[in-house]
Amino acid sequence: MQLTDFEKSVYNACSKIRKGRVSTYFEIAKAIRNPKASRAVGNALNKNPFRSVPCHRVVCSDGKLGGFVNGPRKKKSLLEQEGVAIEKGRIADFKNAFQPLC
DNA sequence: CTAATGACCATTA
DNA sequence: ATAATGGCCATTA
Repeated sequence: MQLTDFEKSVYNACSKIRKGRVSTYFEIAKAIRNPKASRAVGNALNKNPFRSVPCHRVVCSDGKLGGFVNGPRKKKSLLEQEGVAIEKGRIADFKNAFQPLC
């Protein structure tokens, strides 16, 4: 698995997201001390070698689901399954479900 | 080494 | 409100 420190940090931060909560790429980027690397965060999650990492709980800062919605189309189902309400392709209670990663 | 890609974000029209 | 533009980062070809 040859992962870089950046990726490890991304997965680590992503696994901190509790069930029924969502976070954003930007927040993860902030958590790993690279606030401008939100794009790289997305790339890291795209590789996502760990199934235990809840990458589906990560959404756009706008509250939309973001990528990988049209492909597997499971993201919405997964989030709803975990208790996150989705409304018209975006998080219903985004600020309520949003979990800052400190 | 340079160039291109991508699950993004913020600003501007 | 949506659409387009610029910028930023890490990985891959």
